[in-house]
Amino acid sequence: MVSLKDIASECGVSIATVSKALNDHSDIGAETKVRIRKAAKEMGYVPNAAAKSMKTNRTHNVGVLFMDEANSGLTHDFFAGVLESFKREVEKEGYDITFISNDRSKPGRASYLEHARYRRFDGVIIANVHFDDPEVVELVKSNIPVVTIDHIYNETTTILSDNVGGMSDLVDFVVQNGHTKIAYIHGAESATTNLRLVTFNRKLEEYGIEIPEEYIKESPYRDTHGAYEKTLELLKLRTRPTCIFYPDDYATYGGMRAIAERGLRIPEDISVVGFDGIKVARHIRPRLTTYRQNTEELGTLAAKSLVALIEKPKTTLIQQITVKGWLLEGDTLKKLN
Amino acid sequence: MVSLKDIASECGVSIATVSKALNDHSDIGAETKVRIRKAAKEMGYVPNAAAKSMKTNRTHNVGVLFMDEANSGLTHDFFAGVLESFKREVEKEGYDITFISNDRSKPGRASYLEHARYRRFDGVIIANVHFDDPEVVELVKSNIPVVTIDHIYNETTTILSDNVGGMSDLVDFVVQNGHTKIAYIHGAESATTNLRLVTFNRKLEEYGIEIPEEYIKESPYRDTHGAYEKTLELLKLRTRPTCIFYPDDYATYGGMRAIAERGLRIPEDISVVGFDGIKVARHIRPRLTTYRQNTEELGTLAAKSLVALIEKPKTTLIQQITVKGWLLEGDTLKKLN
DNA sequence: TAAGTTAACGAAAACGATTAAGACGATAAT
DNA sequence: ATTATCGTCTTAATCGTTTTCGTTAACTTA
Repeated sequence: MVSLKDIASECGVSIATVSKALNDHSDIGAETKVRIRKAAKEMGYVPNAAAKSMKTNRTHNVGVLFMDEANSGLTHDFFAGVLESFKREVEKEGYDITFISNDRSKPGRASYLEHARYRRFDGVIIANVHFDDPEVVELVKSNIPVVTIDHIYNETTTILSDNVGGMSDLVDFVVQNGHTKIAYIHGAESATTNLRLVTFNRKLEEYGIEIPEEYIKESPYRDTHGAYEKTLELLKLRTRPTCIFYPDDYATYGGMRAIAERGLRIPEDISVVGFDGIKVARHIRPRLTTYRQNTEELGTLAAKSLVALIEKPKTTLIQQITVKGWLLEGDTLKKLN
Repeated sequence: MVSLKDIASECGVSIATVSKALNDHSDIGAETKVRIRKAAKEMGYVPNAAAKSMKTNRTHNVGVLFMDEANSGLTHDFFAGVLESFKREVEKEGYDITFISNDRSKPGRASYLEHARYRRFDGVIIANVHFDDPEVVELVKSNIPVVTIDHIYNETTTILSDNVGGMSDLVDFVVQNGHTKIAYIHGAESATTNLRLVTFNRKLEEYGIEIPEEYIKESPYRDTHGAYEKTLELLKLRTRPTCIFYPDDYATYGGMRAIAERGLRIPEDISVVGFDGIKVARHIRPRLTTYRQNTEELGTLAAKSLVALIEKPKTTLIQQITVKGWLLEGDTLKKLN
């Protein structure tokens, strides 16, 4: 690999001159600059990120920490959407992204923070992890700039999907369509789940609609089988709900299968409502009635926030930003009134 | 950040001794080792990957190059599946992965190869790109160890999904169910497309089944709208096909919409066949009849091959490995006989 | 006792870059 | 004529490691 030294001896100047010529410093003569740059190009010079980072203390590399309970990794629709737009935005700003490995199995492995320090990431984005995992907390509390997705810590910038608004819109829509017997199969305990569940309860209370205990069930996110099972339980009740909310679109399909197997039609006999707005759901009939989370905006804002935290920490606020999504009116909700 | 130097002065030994102690060299006294290691742990020492890589010429970081025509990025099911298992496997071997940015817009941007050299990747995995893009070719022809997914170059290790076997199995299955009027909406020109298309034609020729010109159409991968349009064209033909093959599962849903809008039922009036085996398709009714590509195995093998190429180039063969998938019998194919 | 071994550690160079400080002519100001 | 100013370029230190040779003292061996 050709280095500054090679170019220097080729051009008969010092290494410093080459460095400054390539970085367009002002104290190098104009024609010397073009001579050096020409030589650099011809010799196929590519700077060495490692060497550069040692001097500058900046790697232009950010770490990505992600892991969901189902371990679906990159095949997780919501996260893949966020990460894709995040990636595009940071790349525009000249950063690369590297995953912080989340293989917790090995005994002597590095912690998340150690891994981040080892690679000297300029910043880190965290999503979908167990946010109260001590290792995650350790990372968040470190001096590395951090942006989290969908979870609020005290001293960390967070980009939040509008779970409250989303659930609120869904409930409004469903109630306005005349439903009162509404069940909710919610995801496992997490900040996001709580926001949605509390909002669900609050809204219905505001509407003066009483939801019986047995209409509220829990099933993990993205678990079609769990949703299937819970749906069967709901269908067995003496007073069947007219509409079922699910943790996410993926799980909804599990529920829909249970409904179909019971010989019921959607939405004629029972309505279903998802959450996420996964792409494929737009193309499948019946189209899901769901709340589309704005993954593009979430990722883009996370990227912009993180870069700001890295590059101008003095003038950048730690803040919580909420990103609105939108209600998708599909074909799975029946109008009862 | 605490460095070897800090530990050295803390322990009253030289930097060299600390380095060797931590790397378990044999010429350091046993109790000196424990003393140094204890101090390192207490002081929160984390090695600096950049400094290490400068001396060793190894970064333990591999590059990922990926881009599909639709620019779906990480939300591309097939690629996300491959990458997820690839990531897991290389992490086991102590490597991290970093994306080679594919933003082709900027004028002064680095080429793929320049980016890879800049980061000094130990190896690179390439998938879903335009394989005849000069920049991709340049990267492949460099001295960096490369593994490609689903595309054969002369001197490069490749992991191939069994497109031939998959298409072959699908045709067998469809023909054995009594279909003879079979249409194929194939994806855009690519090595993968050619393999499938040639196999489609060859198999039907072997069966002595004549496929009229107008049964073969082209529509991009993962393009539901294109598939929708082409399907409408097929449905307008005087002799309608009894079964339509699609480029992939995603596109299939676009076609299914066209069919439904024409008032036709699947599979009673017309059968459809996908390709990919995306996860969600297992949970949606009707279940797609499709060929499930083994993305887990593809990613794992790609990782193992790449690590072997990096770590023991002398004893590792350049080879093409084909990974079998399996036929998923869904509910979208009608038995005609 | 003299010479050879061995175990344990250190000095220093090197990887490839950045940058503060200095050097050296040439020109402008006093 | 002397000093100041300026434009260009070099010297040298430094970032945090690894690794090749020494070096030193203790211990064997003849």
